[in-house]
Order: sequence, then structure tokens, then C-alpha cells
Amino acid sequence: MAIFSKTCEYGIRAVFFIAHKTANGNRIGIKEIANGISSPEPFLAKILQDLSRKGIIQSFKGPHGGFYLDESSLSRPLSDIVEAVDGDSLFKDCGLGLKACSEINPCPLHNQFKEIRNNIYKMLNSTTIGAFNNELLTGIFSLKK
Amino acid sequence: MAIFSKTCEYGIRAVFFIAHKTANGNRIGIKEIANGISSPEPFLAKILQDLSRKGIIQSFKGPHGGFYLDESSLSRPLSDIVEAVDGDSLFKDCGLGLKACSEINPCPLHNQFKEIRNNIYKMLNSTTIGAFNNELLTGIFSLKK
DNA sequence: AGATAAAAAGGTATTAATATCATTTTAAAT
DNA sequence: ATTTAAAATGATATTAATACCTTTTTATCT
Ligand code: FES
Ligand code: FES
Repeated sequence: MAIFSKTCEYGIRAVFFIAHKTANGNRIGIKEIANGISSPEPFLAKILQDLSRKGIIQSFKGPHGGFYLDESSLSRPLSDIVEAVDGDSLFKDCGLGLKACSEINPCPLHNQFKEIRNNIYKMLNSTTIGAFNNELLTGIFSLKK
Repeated sequence: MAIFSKTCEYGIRAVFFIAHKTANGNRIGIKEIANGISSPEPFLAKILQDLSRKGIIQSFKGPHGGFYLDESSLSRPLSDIVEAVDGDSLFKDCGLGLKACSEINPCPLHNQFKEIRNNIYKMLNSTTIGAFNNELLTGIFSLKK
């Protein structure tokens, strides 16, 4: 099992891609995004639609339309995307699947999982969507394949 | 998304349960295990069958048969269960779903994920199946609901 | 040997995740 | 106004995860 769902993986990669491609105020179409992050286009369309409805990204219909990010979207933490797509179970649920994770009825790995979950959350919450725009432009980081 | 698949969650909980219930040399039946960890019995049967085939747990057919753990099984790390059930993708794969995680073609979160994956692996690899037998007997930890 | 109790094996059912397709709405350009 | 380019919507298809059921094999006990 991966940490995130496919939906979430594509979502994060797409948002990074949109961020660095529209930093200049342009918009970008679904085809170019799907191609840029090696994702199935119709599936990605659904994902971006959903992120747009939830206000994580912005979109504009019609000719010269496309997806983009406004200032406040660029400074959102990645944890917002994850919560919007996969929910908060990664940050809150018991790692061994107990109905509720709590100090009252803890599983044997409760303390260990608590720390791991916190690390994941801290990392995602302290990283913004726009954080890698420069590195993506210079090609240090990849979103493809 | 949870960290582990349901299969893996049930598997780990079941193995903990078997460990502390058979520390005295007894065997334990599928019904009692399923009940002890609140899992669907036929599904758990499949999982334990698989773990038994892979040598993670031991089983014995016929009357007074059941599942149990030998000495060497008790000292196995949890990472062995996870690898047997969910594979090693949690420890190796790119968090953003790139085909290969590598220093050559890293995703923007490569270094962050590397650390998180290492933490998870270290935790699972340094915890043995038998580690919580005492706490489970005294009821400090729970495997149910 | 026959009856019984247990896991193993194999097959089926259901549900959720992933992926695709066809149609509609929106806005711009002519 | 008409055409066109784009996302939004709604419907469908495929695949994988989860759950369940039936039959078979194995070992024990009488
Ligand atoms: S109870 Fe399992 S992680 Fe808290
Ligand atoms: S390339 Fe993404 S985690 Fe290494």
C-alpha cells in the first residue's frame, strides 16, 4: 500500500504542476497538465474538478480558460489537499484499524503511530503548494513518471 | 487512506492476539481469534491461511488444531508481516506515485518522504511480534474494536 | 474403521477505487 | 449571432480490495 490514494498522488502532482506553470498569471489546460504529470486525462479531469469545487485550485471555462492558482491558494499547505481528497484518516485513525484511536483503548502501537502521524502531518502542513516553483522551473524536481 | 490495508491491519492484530494467547504452548482457533480482534471470520481465515503458508505463523489441522507461534516467529519483526501482506511499497515507493523513487529523478517531497518511510520501517522492524504479550495479558493494550 | 473438529483450498459476492466516455455549460473570438 | 475552446457534469466500465460460502484435506478420538 502507498501512503496516498492514486487520486491524491495525481492531485498533489497536478497542483504542483499548475503552481509553477501559472506563476506568471497564465492558465493551463487539462491536457497539458495530464501530460506534464503522466496521468490519465479523464481521471485527472475529475480530480481537478473536485479540487476546484473545494476551492483548492481555481478554474475558468471557455476559450483561453484553464486551471490556475490565486495568491492564497499558493500559500496553502499540502495537508489541505490531502484532507480534501483522502480525508484526515491518515492523521487521525488508528494504524491497526481500531474504531477509535485513543489513550483510553490504545492498540499496542498507539504511541508509535501517534508520532509517525504527527511527523507526516507536520511535514505536509509546513509545506506550501507554491514551495517548489523555483526548483520545478529549473528542473531539479520531477513530477513525471 | 489508512497506512495499511484492512488485510494488513487484521493480520497484525491477529498475530498479536495469537502471540499472547499461545505463549503457553496452546493453539487457538479461528473463531476465537476473529472474535478477539473484531474481524470478519472468513476474511481473517484467508489472511491467516496466507500468513501460515508464508511461515509467519504456524497452524495445525484437525481436532485440537489451530494457530500458534513458535519461538522464532515470536521474535520476528512486524515489518515481516507488512511485507508479506502489503509488500514493500510503503518502505520503498515514491510518496507522490512516481514510477521509481530515486535521487536522479526525485519528486519535490523526496527527502521528506525518505525520512518518513525510514521512520516507519525502523519502528516496524524494531518491534517484534511477541513484544506486547505482557501488556496484552494485563489489558493495557487492546486489539478489539 | 468411523465420527468429528479443525484448517486449507477454491470459488463467489459485494463494494470501493480507478479509469473512461458522452453530453452540457460557459465564455471568448469572429 | 455563430463558432469554438475549454471545463463541468453525469453516466458507465474496469479493476482491486474486502467479505463470504462451500468443499476438501488432515489429524484426533472413540
Ligand atoms: S489506538 Fe492504534 S494508533 Fe491509537
Ligand atoms: S521520488 Fe518521490 S519519494 Fe523519492
